[in-house]
Amino acid sequence: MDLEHGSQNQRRTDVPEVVVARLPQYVRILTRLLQEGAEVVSSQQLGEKLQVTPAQIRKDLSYFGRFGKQGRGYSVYHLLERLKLILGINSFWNVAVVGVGRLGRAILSYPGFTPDGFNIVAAFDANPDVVGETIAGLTVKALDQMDDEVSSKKISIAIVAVPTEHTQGVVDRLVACGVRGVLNYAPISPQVRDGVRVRNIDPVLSLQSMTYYLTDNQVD
Amino acid sequence: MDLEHGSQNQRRTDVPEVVVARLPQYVRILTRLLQEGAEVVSSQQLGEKLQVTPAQIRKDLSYFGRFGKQGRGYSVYHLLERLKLILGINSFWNVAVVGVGRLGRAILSYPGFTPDGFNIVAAFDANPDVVGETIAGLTVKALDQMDDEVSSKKISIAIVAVPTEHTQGVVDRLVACGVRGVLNYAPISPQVRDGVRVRNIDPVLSLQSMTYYLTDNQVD
DNA sequence: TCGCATTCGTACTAATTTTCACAAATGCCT
DNA sequence: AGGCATTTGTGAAAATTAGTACGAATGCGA
Repeated sequence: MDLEHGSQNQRRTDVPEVVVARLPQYVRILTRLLQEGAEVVSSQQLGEKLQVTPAQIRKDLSYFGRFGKQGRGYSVYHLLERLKLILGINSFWNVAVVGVGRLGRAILSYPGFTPDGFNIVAAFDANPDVVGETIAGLTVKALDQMDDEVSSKKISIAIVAVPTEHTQGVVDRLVACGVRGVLNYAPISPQVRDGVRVRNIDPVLSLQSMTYYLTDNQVD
Repeated sequence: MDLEHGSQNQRRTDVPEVVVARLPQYVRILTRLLQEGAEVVSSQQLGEKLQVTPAQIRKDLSYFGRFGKQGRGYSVYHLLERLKLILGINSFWNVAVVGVGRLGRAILSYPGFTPDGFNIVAAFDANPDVVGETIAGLTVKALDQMDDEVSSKKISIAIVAVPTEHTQGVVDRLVACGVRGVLNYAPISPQVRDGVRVRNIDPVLSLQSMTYYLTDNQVD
C-alpha cells in the first residue's frame, strides 16, 4: 500500500498543521465558486482569491492526492468534495454550547455554523435561572445532564463560553464525558489530554498583536 | 545608532509576525505573575507556562533588546512594561464597535477588553431601530456619524460585527474615516489598503481545521 | 572572598515551510 | 492531426523559524 506523499492515505501526522489550517479556506472559496456556477478553477485563480501563491495551493493539495488536470485546473465540485472528506466535514458534527451568557446566546443564535457542517444540538449552563430557558429552539440543560446528553446526542465537539475561572473545570468535565474537540472563548488555553483538540478564540490577543503595527515608531 | 538585532530600535518589519503574535501571551502571563507577587521569572518558568521552549522566549525577546540578567532571569515588572511599550498597549486605544446585533452586544458588554488596553468608546449600527439605544453605557449612533465620532474620539481601531454582505463596505467606510486596525467577525477576509491591519475572528475555520484531527482515519 | 549553580544572549545548526522552475499532460484552435 | 497556450505535480532551492549549546554574567552560600 502506498503511504507516500501524494496519497489519500497520507499519514495525517505528516501533514503540517499550517496546511490543514488552510484547507477550510479552500473549502469556503470553492463553495462560493460552486454556487456561482464555476465548474473548473486553477491554482492561479484560487491563489488570487486567497492571496496566496498558486504553488502553495498545489503543494498543499499534493499532500492528499492529485486532484487536478494539467492544462485545465481543478473540478470545483470534485475538489470541494474531496477536501470536505479530508477535513471530516462531509457529514455533520453535533456540537454542544456550554455557557449561556451573552456570548453563548449569540453563538446559539448564529446561523453560520450549520451550513458549514456543525449542528448545535445542546446547551448547558451552571446558573439555575438560565436552565430550562429555550434559545434558538434548544432548552438549556444543567451541567449535571452533560454526560447523558453528550452520549445520547453523540456530541463530540463543545463550544465553551463560560467565565475564565470555570473554563478549565468545564473542559475537564466535557473531556470526561467523551468530548474530543473544544472551541474555547475564554482568555486562557485549557490543558487537555492527548487526543483532545482545543482551539482558542481570543480577540484580545488578536488586537494586541495588531497594535504593534499601529504604533508610531512603525517603519513600513 | 544601533539598528541591529537586539536593539530597541529594531526595524519593526524585521521582526517575524509569529514573534509579534507571541508577545501578547507573554504579557498575559507576566500580568498574572505580577498580580501573584512574583518579582523575577526565568525563560524556563515562562516556557513551562506557555508550552514553548525557553530558548524561543529568549530569542523572541532578543529581537527587542536585552531585558534579563544572567543567573537570575527577568524582572516581571520591567519586562511587562517593556513588552507593553513594544506592543503599544502601555496606554489605551479607543475602539468602535460597528454592528449592534447579538454578537455586537456581547462584545460591548464584555468586560475583558478594558483591562488589556482597549476602551470601547462608540457603537454604530445601520438599523434605525437600534440607533439611539444605550448599551453598556454607550448610545448607538448611525453609520453617518462615523466620520465625526472617529475623529472627535480619536478612534483608531474598529471591531466589526455586521452581516457578511455588508462587511467589506463597512470596513471601507471605516478606513476612509481614518481607522487603521480592524477586528472582523464575519467569515470573509476584508481587503484593505497598505497600512491598515485586519485580524479575523473565524470560529468556523477553527472548527473545520479541528475536525481534521477528530476523524476516524486519524493515526496518532 | 571564592566557588558554584543559574540563566541570559547569541552564534550556529537543524527543521520546517515556501517558492521556484520545469517536465508532463491537456485540450483548444486551425 | 499538429502546434500551442495552459496548468498540474513535484523535485530542488531558498527562506523562514525553531532549537542547540556554550561563553559570559550574576549572586548565593560557605
